[in-house]
Amino acid sequence: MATTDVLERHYPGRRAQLKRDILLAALACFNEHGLEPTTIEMVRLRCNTSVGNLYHHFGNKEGLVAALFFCALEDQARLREDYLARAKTAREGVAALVHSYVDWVTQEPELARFQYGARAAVAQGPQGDELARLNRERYQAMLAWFAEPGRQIDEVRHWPAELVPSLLIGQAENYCRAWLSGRVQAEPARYREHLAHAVWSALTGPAPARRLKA
Amino acid sequence: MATTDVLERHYPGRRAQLKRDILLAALACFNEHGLEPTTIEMVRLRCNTSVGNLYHHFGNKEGLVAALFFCALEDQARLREDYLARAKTAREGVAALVHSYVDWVTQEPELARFQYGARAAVAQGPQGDELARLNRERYQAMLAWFAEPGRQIDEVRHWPAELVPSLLIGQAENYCRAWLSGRVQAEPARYREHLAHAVWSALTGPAPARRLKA
Amino acid sequence: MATTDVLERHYPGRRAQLKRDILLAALACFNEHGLEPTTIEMVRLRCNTSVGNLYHHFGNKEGLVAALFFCALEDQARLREDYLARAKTAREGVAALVHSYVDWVTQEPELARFQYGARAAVAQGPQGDELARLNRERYQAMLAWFAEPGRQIDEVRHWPAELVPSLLIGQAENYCRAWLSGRVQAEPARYREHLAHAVWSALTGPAPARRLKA
Amino acid sequence: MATTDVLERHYPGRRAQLKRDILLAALACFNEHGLEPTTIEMVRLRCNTSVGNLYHHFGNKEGLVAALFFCALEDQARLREDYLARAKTAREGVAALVHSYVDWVTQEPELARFQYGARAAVAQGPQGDELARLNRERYQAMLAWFAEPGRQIDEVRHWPAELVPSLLIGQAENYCRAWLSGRVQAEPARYREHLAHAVWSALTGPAPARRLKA
DNA sequence: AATGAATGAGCCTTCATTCAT
DNA sequence: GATGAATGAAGGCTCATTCAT
Repeated sequence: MATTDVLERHYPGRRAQLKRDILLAALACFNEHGLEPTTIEMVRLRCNTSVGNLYHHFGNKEGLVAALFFCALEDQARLREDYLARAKTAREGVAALVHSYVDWVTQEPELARFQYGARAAVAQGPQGDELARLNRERYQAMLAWFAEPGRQIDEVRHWPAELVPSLLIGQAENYCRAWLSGRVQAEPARYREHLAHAVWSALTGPAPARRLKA
Repeated sequence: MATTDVLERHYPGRRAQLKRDILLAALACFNEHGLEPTTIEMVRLRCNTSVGNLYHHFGNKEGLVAALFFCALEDQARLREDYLARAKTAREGVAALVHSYVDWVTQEPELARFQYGARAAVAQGPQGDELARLNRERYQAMLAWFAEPGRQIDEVRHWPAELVPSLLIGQAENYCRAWLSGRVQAEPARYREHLAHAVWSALTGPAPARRLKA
Repeated sequence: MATTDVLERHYPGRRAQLKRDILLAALACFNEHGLEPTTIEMVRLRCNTSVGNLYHHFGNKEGLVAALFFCALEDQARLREDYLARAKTAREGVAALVHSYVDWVTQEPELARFQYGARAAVAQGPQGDELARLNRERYQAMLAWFAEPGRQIDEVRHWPAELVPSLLIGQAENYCRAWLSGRVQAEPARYREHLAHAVWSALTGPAPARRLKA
Repeated sequence: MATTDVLERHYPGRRAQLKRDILLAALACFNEHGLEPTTIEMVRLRCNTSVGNLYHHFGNKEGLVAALFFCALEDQARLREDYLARAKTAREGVAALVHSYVDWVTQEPELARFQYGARAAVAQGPQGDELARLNRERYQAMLAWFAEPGRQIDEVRHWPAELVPSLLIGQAENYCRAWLSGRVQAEPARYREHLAHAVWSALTGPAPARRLKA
């Protein structure tokens, strides 16, 4: 399972093997039963360790959730930055965002599923501010990328700023959620071109007959 | 609060006042604390009734969730059907879908928030099949609407069938979620035209240079 | 057991029978094992009820301790007030204090033992302020009693105010503790006259050769 | 802090520095949180050592408590013996007992507070017999001191034997407890003369009108 | 219909203690 | 001697649900 690699990147070394085992077990439990219904006992059984050890390493159940969540968040960001680094024009930038999104979910369906389910919990928990900060910083970095000269951003029509992220990622996210919950069959990555194309059309389509206000 | 009206439509009459009070209290609790963390005791306190009464009317906690969920689902469907009934062309149909979605969420933010949080729980519970059936039926009805002659559906390019719902509603949904969680300020309805326009552009944009496979 | 009466005075009626049973069981456990080592399970077993019911009636373990403690405190105060109401002179007042103290401990050894052990816990818990207030009020009432005209309080020499309670009750308390822990055999009430006499001598004894400062 | 000296007297030398550090940390924890609520982890943190080390030196938590308790007991006895060695008459002997008690508590408030709280635990633990033996021996030694010829013990009226210790030390103890729990301000030593005088009056006061029985 | 006392399985968490390194 | 990861029994408490009144 590729999740192993993600965890090894965040908790490297032989000493951390147990930490990784615990996280892997927790991930499976959270996805199978849901966040709240998962008990420490379930996780413990799955990775053959003791309750005390689990608490020794992660403090409490919330700590386990947070550790997994930030692993996923980092990994997702890493792929996005990779893709964006290779893009040149605005269009390629948009495609990088869409492609990295669907590719990551396709590569890491377990982490992705967990992330959708855990976001609300983490946002309210003690790490909520940390999460908000990361999101803000990364969004700024993305805006900065598109603001660089020579990226032909002028092809894109003007949209209300707070609407833009939804236009960019909404369709891909919706399809990914549908895939993860089994409502559709094809892997998100299968439609990466369609989705990127649709977004570009949405962003650059002809001006509406009546000007849109706001 | 508009939610009162929605509930009155599903549980009409003076005899059902208590049922409506309970549902209103439950909705508030679920949204404030989450589904699992909400206890029967919290709901009971909020509507000043007894535990026994609560069970008398809704069977159990799951029953409370399901009752609220189907209320929301029905109301959302009602608005969509209203809007669709007034549309004539495919373009107007697409707009009807997008507009009804954002308008409903704007009108019923509490129900919408609840619906996002409860969907997974209901889908797995004993009413899961009922929910799947409703979704299927309504999706078929929508397809049938677009298949009617004279809708000029040929303006829309061909897309993989399982991708279409995501293209239609993904952006609106993403913005609605962002609004409900406070990440953006403007009401979804404010951007109803932008979103409908974006979707239409996405669906009808120029063919890609290289043909998209699948 | 006389403790039954004390509890019935504070939780009267047939409906409260269970409450009284629980408190009786808790008292026995706390005295046998100590406050901390006593588990809810021990109490539960001893009074044949369920954990839930225990929490239903007393909120938590601390609530159980507080309920017992204030029962004891009230009962002790009641006896003191009775005795004091019958006293006329200062000397009789002092005897009333000493006698009520040793008589109550002799009548209610279980409650007394518990009270010695639980005072610190209650004083720090959420009911600490309530306890401090009660103590203050009762001390003021006692001072007021001795300040009434015609009590011949002038027979008593002047002592530093904060020392007085210790002079009055210290010897009796020490003997009571010794009795409750089995270090002495005779019931405190057996020495009620000795103790009252000793205290009166202490308070009124001849002035020291060198004047005491402060 | 003077407690350092007490510990150095019982665990002398540079090799025992760690032992003393641990005991000092434990004392602080026990007094701040109570015996049971104090965890090994708290003590460990406070003296910057490892769990293993703590167990290496004291065996277990109970061992830590006992070590501290007997330190305190010894030190208190040492002072009492010093004072008694300098006394000549029965009156001076009584004063020596009272003075040594209040002076020690005033010098070592932390150890005294701990001693009050830990006595019950030690008495029940495996060192309970040892404690009972020490108490008995010291009580006999004290009686022997007063039985020495030329001490004019005949000034003291006859009291029931088991009442005597309470008469001697009760008032001082009560004041010391009040001071340690913050209910009074002045240091016990401040009232050493008052307390000794009161005890002497109590012991030697005029015979009661009606003879006291028993 | 309405009430709320009673139930008890099960959860999260703590913590004294052990032991391999 | 020193370290701290690992253990697991046990505790306080919650909460959905039932049922006699």
